[in-house]
Amino acid sequence: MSCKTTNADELMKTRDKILLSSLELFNELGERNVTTNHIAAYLAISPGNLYYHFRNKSDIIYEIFQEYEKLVDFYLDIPEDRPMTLDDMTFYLESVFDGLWSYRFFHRDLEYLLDRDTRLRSDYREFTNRCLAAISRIFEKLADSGIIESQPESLRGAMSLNVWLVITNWMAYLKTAHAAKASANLSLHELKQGIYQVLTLEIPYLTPAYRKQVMALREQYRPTMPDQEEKREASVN
Amino acid sequence: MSCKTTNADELMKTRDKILLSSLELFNELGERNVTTNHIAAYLAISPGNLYYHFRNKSDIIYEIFQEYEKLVDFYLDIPEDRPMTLDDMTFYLESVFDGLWSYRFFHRDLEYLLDRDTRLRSDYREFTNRCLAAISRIFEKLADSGIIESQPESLRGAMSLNVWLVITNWMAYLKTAHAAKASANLSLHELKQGIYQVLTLEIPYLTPAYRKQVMALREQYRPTMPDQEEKREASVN
DNA sequence: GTATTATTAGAGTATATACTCTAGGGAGTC
DNA sequence: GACTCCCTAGAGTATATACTCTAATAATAC
Repeated sequence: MSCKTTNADELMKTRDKILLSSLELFNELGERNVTTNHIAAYLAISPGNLYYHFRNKSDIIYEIFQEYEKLVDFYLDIPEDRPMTLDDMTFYLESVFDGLWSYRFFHRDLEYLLDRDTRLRSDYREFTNRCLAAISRIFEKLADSGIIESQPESLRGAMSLNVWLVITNWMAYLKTAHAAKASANLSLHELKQGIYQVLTLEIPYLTPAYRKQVMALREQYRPTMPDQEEKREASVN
Repeated sequence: MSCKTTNADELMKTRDKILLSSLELFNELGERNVTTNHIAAYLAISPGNLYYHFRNKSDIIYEIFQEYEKLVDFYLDIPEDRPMTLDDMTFYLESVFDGLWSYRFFHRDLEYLLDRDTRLRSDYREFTNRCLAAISRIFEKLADSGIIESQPESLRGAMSLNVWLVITNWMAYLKTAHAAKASANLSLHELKQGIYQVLTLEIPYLTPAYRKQVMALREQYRPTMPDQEEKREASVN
């Protein structure tokens, strides 16, 4: 396994290199399959050095989570001084899936991680609630802009939760059910087909004025057939 | 940890006792936290005895999966000789969540399990596809019965996938985001609030003739507030 | 320069985990 | 009684894993 892309940076502090490499390895192999000794070996540093910077593996994971949290909170900041556009919605969807991709190890072993770290459990709980509130607020503002029909608060809550469930489970679906090949080979492009699924949830609520536009947007994320996918990737690479 | 409920049965063969206790322990503690030595100790048999009956831990998991698969396939058998009723739909929802509950360890560590056992990977893949086809067929028959509006095949496919994502991720949501307490304490009752979420997906497609009935059904699964939940459980136990 | 502090190496450890191996008990059959 | 076959015990093992400890080196302050 090479570390050309990110760790060659000799200017980076050891502590940051540990965080970065841990994230890379976790994403690629799953947290469960990555030991602290692996991380040290990957960085060509000693285990002692790693443990000088972090008390234990949980602390590494916790800090990576905090980065993730910060990123998503940044993405999901909703401007309250202007109406919401379709472009805003697209940005939110793209950003959330980007975040999911960058920290994809996290949702994979979520339950285990939360069982082992109570800080993480309560932080994640609040994080989820913030995300749900943001999704709900987005629906509200989309209704204000006449993109979707307005819905009562109770329905909006349940809808937001469904959106959250689809978003956070889409990756697992791809890795377990969709791909015949081993779960390692998964592209950001495939992940973003989750946007197609999220927009599917919105279809019945679209206003006549915007229906066509949103349906066209959705079409851009339509899942490609596996063989088409290979061709596409071949032409890109 | 006691094993009164199921393992006291002295008539049961060791092999079956291993499967049953493994399932219990996996569900309660997570597959990751249960070793073969634990299982043997729990049953008060020797590790050698356990390995006489099963070549390895993967084989135990694989057989448990096959039970799960059989159960769900049985539940999701769709009668083609008569129209579908609302009671049928309720039965499917209840059954699927019952199955999910009985084998709840499985979805928790799914990715890891599939990475370690290629048989399981391909079997699970087919299992998912059968479930998706069944969900889609259920939608189709519900439309035939005038319970929901008929939809084009492509939309039905995407809707079915969303239903699947909500169903399979509901448990993880409860364990990670909803419950403040440790994930162990989770009731079948709470799990079935997932039905509320699934029915939320159907709302926009309900026909005027059935809307009221389905909305009333949905209301029966409305999540209770945490404090109400505690009271309810206290009065039950 | 010297004292102090921050960083690193690397051998080492306690514990756990999946699994093996050998020996033998018990029940039925002839 | 001897033979066979199924089942079981339990000690044991190779490997892994998270983490520690000591000593040494680099960086910084004075």
